[in-house]
Amino acid sequence: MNEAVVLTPERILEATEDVLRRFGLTKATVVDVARALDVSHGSVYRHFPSKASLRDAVAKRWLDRANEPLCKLAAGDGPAPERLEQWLRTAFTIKQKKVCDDPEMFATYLALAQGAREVVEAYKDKQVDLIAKILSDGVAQGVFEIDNVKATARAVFDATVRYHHPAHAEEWAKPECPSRIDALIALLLRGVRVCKH
Amino acid sequence: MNEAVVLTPERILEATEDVLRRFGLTKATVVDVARALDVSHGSVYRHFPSKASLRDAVAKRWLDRANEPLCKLAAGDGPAPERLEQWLRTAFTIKQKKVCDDPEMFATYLALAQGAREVVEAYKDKQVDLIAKILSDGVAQGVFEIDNVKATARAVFDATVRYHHPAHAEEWAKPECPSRIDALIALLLRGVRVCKH
DNA sequence: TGTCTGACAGATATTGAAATCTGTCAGCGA
DNA sequence: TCGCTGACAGATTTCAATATCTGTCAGACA
Repeated sequence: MNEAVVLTPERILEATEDVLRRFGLTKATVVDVARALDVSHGSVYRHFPSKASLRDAVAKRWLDRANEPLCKLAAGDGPAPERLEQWLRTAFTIKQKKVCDDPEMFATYLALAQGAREVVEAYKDKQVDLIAKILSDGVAQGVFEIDNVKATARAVFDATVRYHHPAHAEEWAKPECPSRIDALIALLLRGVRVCKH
Repeated sequence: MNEAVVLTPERILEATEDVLRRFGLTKATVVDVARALDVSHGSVYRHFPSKASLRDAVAKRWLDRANEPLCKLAAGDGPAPERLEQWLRTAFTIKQKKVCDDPEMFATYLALAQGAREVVEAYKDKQVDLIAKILSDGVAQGVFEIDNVKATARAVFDATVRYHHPAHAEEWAKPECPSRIDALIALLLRGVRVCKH
């Protein structure tokens, strides 16, 4: 093999995603991943101590990729209410798009995430931090009135669970969904805004 | 058999709940139910056209029983904000208690409900109606300011999904749960209240 | 006449033997 | 020396034969 491309965790993750896409979570084996990379499966264990850790790493990659646009939005500096609304709508849209575009792959990643509890927990905490960022910006701008920013960010996250938690994914395609999202966002915005007279 | 107790749907439902409690959903069969009632399984089909319809009926009974206290609360006539808070807390407590008291039975009913989509849909609509009742009471009392009561009731229901939808049941026992519920309820109440100065 | 029974056909679930997979490691080759 | 291989043991999954269940119905029984 002259093209002696070194076997890196990155390449293994790439190959694992491929294998998952082709075979699905239940059928994908470490042997398959090794075969895709043209190495023995023992080599894979040189970089990941177990199949579970490999799966966790794939889950993390996936979640991080999905989170990117939301980080950008939170880091922005427009008026907070618009930004919060935009952030929530983007969060919903990202998930919804994933489900619609490739339901099978989404199911795969969902099952994957179920096993990667710690990774998911960290991801959720990050989401809450992003919301908190926007909320505190709003307080600084004098448009939000919030006792406890951190707790309220968590409450906003909890309140929107229905539209970003995959357990509710099958409801996202329903026709009444958009108007329900509108009502929910309006309610939450009213809950954080300063009283205007 | 001198004690010729007639075979009624009610008795069959009773026996079915017993069988479910003893064997669990996966093991419970129509034959088991018939045996518990000391009749042939053919007789059961005289009252329920299929095993699925029998399961649906059990699910409906269960949901209706769970809903009773909430109906009473919604029908009350105290100040709406307190009543809304009480209603939400009761809704959470009922579910939480079921999970803690008998997780196995809860899992059984959960699986049961997954198959009884129509029944569950009707149950949810009823919940939203109860919330709407309290909200419109609040508007009448001049303490709530709401554009669209029905849509807002739906939004309140959606926002609290995390604490009444069984998909999130495993999170209900966490120690940070109560304070997160407090924050969520506070946020929602602020979202419907009239501005006070 | 109307309810219940019990045998039946097709569908579904169980089981255990065989195949495959995971994770380890001694040793090969560069 | 260091990364990789490939054979291995124990765990897990598959598969097909077997058993059980669902839903029907002709006829018993009251």
